Amino acid sequence: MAARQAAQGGRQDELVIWMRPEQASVGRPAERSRAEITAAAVELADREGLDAVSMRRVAAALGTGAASLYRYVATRDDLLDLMTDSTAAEYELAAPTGDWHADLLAVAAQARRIMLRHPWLPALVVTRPTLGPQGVDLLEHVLDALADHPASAARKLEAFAMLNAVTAQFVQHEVSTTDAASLRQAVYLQHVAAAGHHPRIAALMTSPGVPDEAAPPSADDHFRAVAGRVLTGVLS
Amino acid sequence: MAARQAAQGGRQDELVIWMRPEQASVGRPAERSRAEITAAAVELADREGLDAVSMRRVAAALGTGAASLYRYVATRDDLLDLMTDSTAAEYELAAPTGDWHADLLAVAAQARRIMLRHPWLPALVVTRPTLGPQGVDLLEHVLDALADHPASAARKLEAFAMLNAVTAQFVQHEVSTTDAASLRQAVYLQHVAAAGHHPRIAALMTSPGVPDEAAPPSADDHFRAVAGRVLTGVLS
DNA sequence: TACCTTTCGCGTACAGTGTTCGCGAACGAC
DNA sequence: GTCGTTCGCGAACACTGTACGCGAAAGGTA
Repeated sequence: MAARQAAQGGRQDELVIWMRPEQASVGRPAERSRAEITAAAVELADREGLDAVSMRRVAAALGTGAASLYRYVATRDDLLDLMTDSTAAEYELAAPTGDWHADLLAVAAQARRIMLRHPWLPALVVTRPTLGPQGVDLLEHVLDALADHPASAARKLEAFAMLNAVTAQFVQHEVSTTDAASLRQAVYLQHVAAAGHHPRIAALMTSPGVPDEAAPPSADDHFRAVAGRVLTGVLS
Repeated sequence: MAARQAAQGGRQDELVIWMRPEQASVGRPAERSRAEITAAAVELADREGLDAVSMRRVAAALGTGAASLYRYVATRDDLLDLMTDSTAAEYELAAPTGDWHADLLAVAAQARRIMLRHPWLPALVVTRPTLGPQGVDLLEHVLDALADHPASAARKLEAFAMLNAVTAQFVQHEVSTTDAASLRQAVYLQHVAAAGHHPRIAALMTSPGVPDEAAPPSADDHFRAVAGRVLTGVLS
């Protein structure tokens, strides 16, 4: 009973958060849960953006102190991972139909909707792709839909990753077309076009907005078209 | 001469940084330049990662104080935009050959190399896609290579964006396969596979690493294959 | 009931961050 | 030399993520 670890009980920091027990079975019971904290963080991010998700503000939203959160989460990045995975629970996964292309397109369409609900998601998905319990369920579903597809396992994983990347990029572009930074960017492009060099870009600016047809497609249709093309490209 | 703006001389913050004059023509001449500051920031990011790029540390690398940087840059985000655009100067753009597919693939291959040189680039490209003077040159080159392609202008822009997104994601995955977070993730996936549910994922883990052939392709060949597939997908 | 053990809540503190203010110094033009 | 203007930058402010350590609270056991 002499050589003991510190009070924290030998916390295994080198394990992903979903492998660390949520709380101990002995001692004083916890007043909160990871799910509760995650929900508060998600709501805060939905309302005020990812930068607003600071430990202090999340704690305040729960009516507690910042240091308390560290009983549930080792670091802020852990909390971000929890947020990402929690959104994967919003998928409604029906059984595969046998048409893998349609099934994956349905998944992608849901991904887009979820990302539109949580505009902070694309940045997280792209910069720290993490698979938690819910994300793993999603991946299993995708692999299930691709069960009869002749591609290699690596190729299927690649398709999953690329579809995610493309969806995230698409949504980010879709969401940011009206914010201040994008307007500044547009002004600059006009400036470049007017300067005379870059004739191709100049031609771009004078052409109509989305001139595929007389009637521009809805954003949903447009996304389905893009995702479908990427899909057929990656999965021969 | 009564109603005048503040001392800063009516700085137009609502303009993108490349439209703001670098320095005034009257008064004391500046001791540094945006290019110098950007180079220091890039070098710092290459060496210690994007989080190390703080105003204080960049200033210290230049032997000056943090507040001085604000004479050249309105905000840290401006500096990040400058860094992004500065990497676009590393492309070596040859004249289009007439084979648009090969030309775009060459651009993508260079993009990958540049991102490998600057591991912080993918995150920036994806989360704050910005076109500065160098980025505009690159876009012009891409549009030039696609001049004879029958797709609409919007479709070509989309191809450019998707190629960038896919390249960034690919490089990020390529770079992060050995870092601590990825190892944790792998351990968790093993855990999930061992738990019994998720049989498809379990099958994934037991299959060989990249089993397309007996000899796994080089990373460069692999990337060319992926980018090529996405390209043919997006540009019919 | 009285301990004893273990965990929980969280005030406080520390090192760092982006950014603003305002002043002295330095320069070009006249 | 003097004026107008800009530059460099120390100091300060409002934050941030996180570590420490203490008091309180809840079992389990005697």
